[in-house]
Amino acid sequence: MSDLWGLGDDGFEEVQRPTPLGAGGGSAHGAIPEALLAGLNPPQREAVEHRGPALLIVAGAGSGKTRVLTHRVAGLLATREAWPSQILAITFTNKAAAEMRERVEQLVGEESRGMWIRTFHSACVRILRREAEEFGFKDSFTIYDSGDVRALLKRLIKERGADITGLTPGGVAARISKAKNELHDVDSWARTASLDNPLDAAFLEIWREYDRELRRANAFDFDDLISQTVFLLRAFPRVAAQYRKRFRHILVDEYQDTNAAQYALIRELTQPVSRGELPDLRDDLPGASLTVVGDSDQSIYAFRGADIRNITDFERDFPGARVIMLEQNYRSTQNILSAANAVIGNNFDRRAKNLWTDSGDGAKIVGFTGYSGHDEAQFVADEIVELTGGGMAYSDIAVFYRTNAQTRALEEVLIRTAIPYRVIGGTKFYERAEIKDAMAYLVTVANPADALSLRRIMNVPKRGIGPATEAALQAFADEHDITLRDAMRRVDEIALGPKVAGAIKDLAALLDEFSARPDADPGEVLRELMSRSGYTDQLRRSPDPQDAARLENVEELIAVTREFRRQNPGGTLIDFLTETSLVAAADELDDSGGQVSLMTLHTAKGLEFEAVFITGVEEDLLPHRMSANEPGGPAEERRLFYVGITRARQRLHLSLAMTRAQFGEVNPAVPSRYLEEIPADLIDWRTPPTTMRASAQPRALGRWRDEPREQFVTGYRTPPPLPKGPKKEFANTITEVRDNSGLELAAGDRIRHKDFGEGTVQAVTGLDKKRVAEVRFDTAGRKRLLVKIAPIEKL
DNA sequence: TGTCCACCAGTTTTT
DNA sequence: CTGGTGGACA
Repeated sequence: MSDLWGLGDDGFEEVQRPTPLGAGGGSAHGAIPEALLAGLNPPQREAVEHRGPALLIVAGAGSGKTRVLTHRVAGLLATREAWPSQILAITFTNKAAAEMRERVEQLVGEESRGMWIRTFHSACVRILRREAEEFGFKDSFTIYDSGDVRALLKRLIKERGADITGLTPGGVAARISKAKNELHDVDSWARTASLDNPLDAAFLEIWREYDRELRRANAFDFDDLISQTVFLLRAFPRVAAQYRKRFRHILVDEYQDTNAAQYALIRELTQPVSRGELPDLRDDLPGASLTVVGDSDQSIYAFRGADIRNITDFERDFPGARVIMLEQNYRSTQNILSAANAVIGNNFDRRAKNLWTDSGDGAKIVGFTGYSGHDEAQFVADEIVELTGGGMAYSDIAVFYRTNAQTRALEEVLIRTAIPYRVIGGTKFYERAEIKDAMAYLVTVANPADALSLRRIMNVPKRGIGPATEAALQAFADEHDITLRDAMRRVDEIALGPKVAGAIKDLAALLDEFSARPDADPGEVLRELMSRSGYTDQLRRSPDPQDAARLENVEELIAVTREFRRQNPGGTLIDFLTETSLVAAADELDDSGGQVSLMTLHTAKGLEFEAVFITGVEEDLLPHRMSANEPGGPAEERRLFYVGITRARQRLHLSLAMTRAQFGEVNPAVPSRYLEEIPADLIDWRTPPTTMRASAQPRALGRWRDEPREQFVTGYRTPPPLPKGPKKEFANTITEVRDNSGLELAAGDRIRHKDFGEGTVQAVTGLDKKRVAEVRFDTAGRKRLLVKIAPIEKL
């Protein structure tokens, strides 16, 4: 997908070509080739063939919506109803966009070039860059991620002493984000707020200052990308008319996740264009035809402003809309679907929908209750060994959890068991300090107005430019109404020591040198910046072994920029920065690499796996404690569980623990209310949740204590005895210095394991650091152990 | 200015 | 248990 970012060749000029047909044409075009319709079921086929102003495809999980969407686009192209450049397809992730483009290309080949298949954010960036000059921005603007936003807010809050009022960067960021997603700006919000409230007044002031800083830095935050595009289209009718005329067919994926700003964007783009709005337009043009695909049962982003009413009210919003339901599922077994249907059926207030499949019941859902999170993780690892032993690939297996904190126990056990895995999302590469430093250098070069990035690198590596010096520079900048960067160039006019002044001048000269070459190869720019700034040297000289790893990361980033340039010949620094700002967790997932995928339930949406583990199915985790107070919280959490269940094709595992460790404290855990909602006969409990923990019963869950459901009684078996020996030290077992690489092991050897007790080695495979022992323990069963780090001794 | 240490608070999901 | 912050000292 080399043109994912649409560098060049976006076919905008094709607007000038004759328009094949307006939207809602209907019959004048040729028939859709049978090849594009073959193999579709009746509603799918109708969804591909229907023509009209608006179409809502209610696509249940696994009902083939991507197929429908891509065939629909291919149909528009194949019949010449639309030029590629007249199609705008919007997704939420780059991965979804890439997949769609690829599949359309497979269907119609080169024909598909020039389509806009992009995420909301990248489409908006595209429009904003193109029109930047029009409304007073420079097209070199950069994008602040949530870390940048927090850093900036932190400074602003502190500067005004607003921290004592209780305003936190996180809280303010969330409020601003929410407001922007509802298309408020500072002034419109101020009108609705009661400014008698000192907290609101302080918030408003911070927000105003924050926006001003962004403007000065020539930067947008994430929410601005959408809302500013909407404002742009509203404020400049001629610009709006251009895009309305250009995009004749607009398709939106995951429509249930759109927020108010995104909805407004769609509305703007689907307005008709009247004669006279554009000089070369001879006739009135109807609004673009709109196709949206979504499933309100999979709406899990309300916390981010997604408004489920956008999809439930679609028919009212777009008169003449057609609604098509896709309910046949091609992904999962009937057992999995029955569980999913039963769970989601507890959400009232939804359009009834019933997923079904004709592919058979499949295996039962496997349930497990562990003593602790580690015990649960061990179950996951054991099952994975079992599954892969039966021929399943690691990459066909995924483990889901509600919160990122849950990965620790899982990772620890997976490492110990030598199961290759990958954490999707989580602590990301781009969040590491050294990567942020390196990126800040690039941002500073690309966007000299950005003071935030400049501040970050000003004294990294150490140049003797401390807070006092920085403040002096800033004061000079404010006084002369210039940027911080300009102030650095005029350092001679500021009374500073000669050493400091020299350091500042050197840095400014280095940055300016590259700023002057915006089209240079980003990889080269980064390599030179890192070496000439002394950044790499500083890491290389450091005695701290961690710095060696940091150096590697910086080199990895250089490799990434090189790869970017290779994929996008001529791609500029700004292009690279835009790409990296807009990557989402799910984008990291490339199907290559035989690894188990670990991710949050949110990240899992839109993906599918042969075998799925949903862990931590407990109260306070799923549903999460924080959701309890929010309106619609429990229902949204239920949808989240539903999304998780429906990711599984063949095998589904639900697990929980009786105790959960958080902050080093161990707390009792209670089975999730959602477990009760799954019919008992669908689950095969290896170890059922017990009702023995009277102390752990929360008030709201009387049922678990008072009238335990049959499923837990019939499935009941005595849990295995706790491993003996000294109390468990799970935490940090991995980082503990242990190196068994010298240990000779062979089949038949007897060993003792810290947790599992004594056992017999069955086989040893792998080499050196990757040596894996398969051991049959006397009480704990069969386990795989990574010899190098296993807490074992030979007997 | 830089470094070290002790204390503190905050912990959901993320385009 | 983590990361961030602020103070004390070199």
